Amino acid sequence: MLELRLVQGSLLKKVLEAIKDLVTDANFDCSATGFSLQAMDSSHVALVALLLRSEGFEHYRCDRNISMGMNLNNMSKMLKCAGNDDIITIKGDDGSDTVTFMFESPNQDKISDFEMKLMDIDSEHLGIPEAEYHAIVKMPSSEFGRICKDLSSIGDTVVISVSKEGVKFSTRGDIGSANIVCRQNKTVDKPEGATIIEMNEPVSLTFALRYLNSFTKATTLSESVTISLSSELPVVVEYKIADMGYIRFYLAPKIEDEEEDMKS
Amino acid sequence: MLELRLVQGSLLKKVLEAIKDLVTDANFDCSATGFSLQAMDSSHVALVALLLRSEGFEHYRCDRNISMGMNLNNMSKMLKCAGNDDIITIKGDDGSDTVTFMFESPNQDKISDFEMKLMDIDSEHLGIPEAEYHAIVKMPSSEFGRICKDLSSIGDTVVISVSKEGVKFSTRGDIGSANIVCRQNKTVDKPEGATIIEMNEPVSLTFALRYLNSFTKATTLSESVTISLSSELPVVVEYKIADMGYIRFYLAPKIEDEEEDMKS
DNA sequence: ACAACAAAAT
DNA sequence: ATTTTGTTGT
Repeated sequence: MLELRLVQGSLLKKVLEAIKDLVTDANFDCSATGFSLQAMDSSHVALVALLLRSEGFEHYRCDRNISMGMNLNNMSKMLKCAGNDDIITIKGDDGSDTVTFMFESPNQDKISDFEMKLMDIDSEHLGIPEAEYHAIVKMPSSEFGRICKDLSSIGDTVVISVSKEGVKFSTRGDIGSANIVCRQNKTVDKPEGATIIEMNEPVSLTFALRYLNSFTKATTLSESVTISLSSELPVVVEYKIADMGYIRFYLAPKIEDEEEDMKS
Repeated sequence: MLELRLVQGSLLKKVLEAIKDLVTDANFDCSATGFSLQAMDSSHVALVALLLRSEGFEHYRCDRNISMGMNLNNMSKMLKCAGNDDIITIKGDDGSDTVTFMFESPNQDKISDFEMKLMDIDSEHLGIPEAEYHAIVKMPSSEFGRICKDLSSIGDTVVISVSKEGVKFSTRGDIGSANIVCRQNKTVDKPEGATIIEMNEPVSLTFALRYLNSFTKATTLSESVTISLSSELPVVVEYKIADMGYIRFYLAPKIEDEEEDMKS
C-alpha cells in the first residue's frame, strides 16, 4: 500500500518535464526515506538521480519498499492533465501492476484519477560514490541554461574551466569560437542570484552540450544550480527541489586526445 | 437586399473559427428572425446549428428570406482580415452570386470591403426535435475544453455520466485509464464559473472525443457551456452568444456493443 | 520577455 | 507530414 500526497503538484509535473526527454523508462523507488529514481539516459551516457524526501509530502505512506517501472512519456502525459495548482496523490497497491495518480483541484470541485500500467524494467542501480570535487560552482540556473543554449549554437562541446578568475565556458565550431566567463559574485540582493565558486584546485573539463542542454530542462525547479567538477569524474549538475530533495544529473567528461587538441 | 451590421465583429470571427474545422461548406439562412446556419460536418456525424438573432445587430435589413452558400474556409480567410474591434457589415444583393463583407475600423480610418463568391449547396435542413433531457450540465466552457483535451491524450472516446454526485468523464486507452469528476458548485463568485447539474434521471453516454474537441473551438464565444444528455439521443453542446443567440453542436452517442464492452 | 502550444501554410 | 507563424501562459 502506497499513498503519497503532494500538495504542490506542479513540482512533480516539472520533474517529469525535466527528465522525460533524457530517460524513456525508469523505476521509481519508494521507501520510508522518500520517492526516488535513478536512471541512465537512453544512450547510456548521462545519469539522472531524483530524490523527493518523504517529509516533503503532506501525507506519506509506504508500507514496504517498492519499485515501480514507468514509461516517463506516458506518466508525463497523465501529469499534464493535472492543473498546476492541483494536489497530486500517487497511489499503489501491493501486487498491482498499475499506479494511480489522483488530482484534486484547489477548491475540490474536480477530482481526477488516472491509472497507468506499470512495466518491468531492468534497473542497474549504480552506487554513486561520494566524491571530493576540485571545484563547486553555484550560479543562477537561468544563467547556466542561457549559457548552454547560447554555446550550442556555436559548437557541440563546452570546456568548463574553473580558476581563481571565475568559471569559463568555452566552445568552438565551424563558424567561430566563444568564451563566457562568470566571475564570483556574492553581492547580489537575493542569495539565489549569486554566483559562488568554491575551488580547491583549478579544473578544466569538456562536455557534450547536447546533454547539458537536456539537464537545463530542470531550470524551472530551482533558481540556482550547482555544478561539481573533478578531473576524470563525471560532472554533477544539481537542482535543489525546495523542501523536498533534488534532481542530479551526471555526465562523464570527454577525454580530448592530442589529435583533437591539435585540430582545435 | 441584405444588410446586416454587427458592431462586435469579433463575434463573427469567433463563430467561424469555431465551425470551419467541422464544416467546409454551408448555407447561411437569412430571415427576419436572424442570421442562421445549420450543417452536418463533412463525415455526417455531427451537426452544427448557429443562430444570430436580428436584434443583436445594430442594423438588420433582410427584405426576403435568402440562403447563401459559402465556403467557410474562404469566409474565415476574409474575416481574418477584419480587426477584432472592427464593425462588420454583411451585404447581399438579390440575384447576386456574391456576398460582401465590409469592415470598419473603430475610428473609421480604415474601411475594407471583401467580396466573396457564393456557391450552391444542397442543404438538407433537418428539423431538430425539441427534447426532454435526462440531464443538463452547465459548466465553465474552459473547464469542459480542458477535460476533452486532457482525456484525448489517453483515449479516443469519453463516457459522460451524470449522477447525483456530479458529472463524470471517463476514458481508457493503451497507456491507462482516467476519470474526471466535477461536482456541482454554485457557490462561486461569478455565475459563469459555476457548475450546475440538473438531473431528472442518471445517464451515461459514450462519445468520440475527436468531435467534442472540435466543438470546444467555440470556447472563446462563451464563459460557460451547456451539455444536454438523454439516452439514445444526440448530446447537445451549447455555447450562448451574448445578446445574440447560440452555437449548438449535436453528436450522436456511440452505441457500445457487447463485444466492445467485453474488450474493455 | 521567453518558451510552450496551437494553427496555418507548404 | 513537416515547417513556420501566431498566440498564450509563465
